Amino acid sequence: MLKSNARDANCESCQTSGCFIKQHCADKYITLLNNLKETSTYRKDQYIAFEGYPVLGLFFIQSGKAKVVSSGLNGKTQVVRLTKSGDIIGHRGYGGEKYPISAVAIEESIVCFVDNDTIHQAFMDNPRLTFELMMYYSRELRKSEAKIKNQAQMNVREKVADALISCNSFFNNKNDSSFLIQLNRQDIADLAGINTEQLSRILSEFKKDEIITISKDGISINDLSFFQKIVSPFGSVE
Amino acid sequence: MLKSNARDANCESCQTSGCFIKQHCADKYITLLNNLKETSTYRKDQYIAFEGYPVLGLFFIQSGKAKVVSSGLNGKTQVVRLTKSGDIIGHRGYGGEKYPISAVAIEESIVCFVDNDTIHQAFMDNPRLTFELMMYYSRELRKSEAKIKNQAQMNVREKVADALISCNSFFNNKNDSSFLIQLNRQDIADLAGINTEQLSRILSEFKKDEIITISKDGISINDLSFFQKIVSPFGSVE
DNA sequence: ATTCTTTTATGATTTAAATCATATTTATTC
DNA sequence: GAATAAATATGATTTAAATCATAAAAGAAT
Repeated sequence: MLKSNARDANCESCQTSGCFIKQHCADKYITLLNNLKETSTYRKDQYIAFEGYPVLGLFFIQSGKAKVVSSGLNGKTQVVRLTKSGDIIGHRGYGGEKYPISAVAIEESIVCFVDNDTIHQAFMDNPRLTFELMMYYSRELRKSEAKIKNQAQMNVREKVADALISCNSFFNNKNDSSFLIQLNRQDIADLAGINTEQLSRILSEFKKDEIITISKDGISINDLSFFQKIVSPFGSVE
Repeated sequence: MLKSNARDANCESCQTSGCFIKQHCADKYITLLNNLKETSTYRKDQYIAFEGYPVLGLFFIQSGKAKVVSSGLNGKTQVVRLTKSGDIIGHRGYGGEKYPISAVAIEESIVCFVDNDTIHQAFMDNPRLTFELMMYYSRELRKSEAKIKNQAQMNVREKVADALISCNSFFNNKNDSSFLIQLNRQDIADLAGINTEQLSRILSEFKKDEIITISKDGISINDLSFFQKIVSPFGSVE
């Protein structure tokens, strides 16, 4: 596992609002985990978890953002999902022996690692933690199953619209119109499940219609509802 | 929710080995849930859960098999996964308000239903149940994320091979070579994420090469390793 | 600034897969 | 059993998307 300068952030003073440990463990447990966890900082494009490597524990993203990628046969890469502060990486492998996916930081990120034995004990002693994590996986599974359908049925234009909606809800936490997508074309294409040439074409089309603005700093979405109409013209079920 | 003749199977005498409730709840809880659950029998092609309908609780498959399907825009259907005895349906919707998917029996099936409040209480009182369910969702999520990549990157031949491998591990529990796939071409195509014409073509090709045998009773797989080579020529990570 | 490199965009061509059309097989009904 | 309907298979054609090729733009290095 590639790690850069290890940090020893303190759980008690940690301000990551979405942290499952902090939210759902007893205080004395947080103190305990604080000593057992390892906190590391990853620079952009550094690997947090590596596909095919043994699963040693669970990663909690304290701050920053990462992409979860899965490599295909012919050198292709699929961005399976995007993760950020409060999200968890690596648990899919739990029970299995090796990570089926890799996780790569897309900006400088601080990540806490808790080894298998410790997290297992934490689950046993903190039912609320287990419950919330179960709900988390349940939600992720919903999203994942929706994406299976999208990959199977959508055309490239719909896939791009869907990927941009995902980017919006991921990057645009303040819900302002001037946020920028911090991914390059290759990553957006891998997220949409298409190639970069097709992505460029579709983006140019959206740009011409002024649905998005492309500057050298990135892409910003002007009209999100336009994309929502593309992916579910009759309104969503959810 | 469409239900046929309600049955009142008894948890104490139930022989479903994979049942999460039976395996991971305290005995007194099993007695309690036995009274609160509703057990129904669904005939082939009957709906167990219906996409877009409110989530009222959780379905546990006691016996039988079901397909979990998601409907697309243009009348297309995606078979998201296959479920059988011991599996759970409906929990993706928990937290959300409506089922994002439907579940349809593919053979006569007995299904136990536990309402939201009851199952929530069961989670609170049986940490082991919650933990095992978390692990279950974690495994399902792994499979689901693998399928996202497959849908995005595989060609039709690979998709068919992948679907047949799934069918084998789903239907062929005794690991004999003479098992039959109990799905029609439309369902296999929806599982593979392709259309029936393409499926027929690929199946004919496999039949010609004697990888599979097609009779009027169904499809049987003669050489599973052939398919495994197609989907991961260099051996799997798992 | 100028060159070199990388990223992004776009046009031309090829290819795989969907669609359309029809035939064949299997199942159902009378 | 024959007749009808449904499911499956296969050929012909169209279409969407991938690939190939090249250009334009942006960033880095000198």
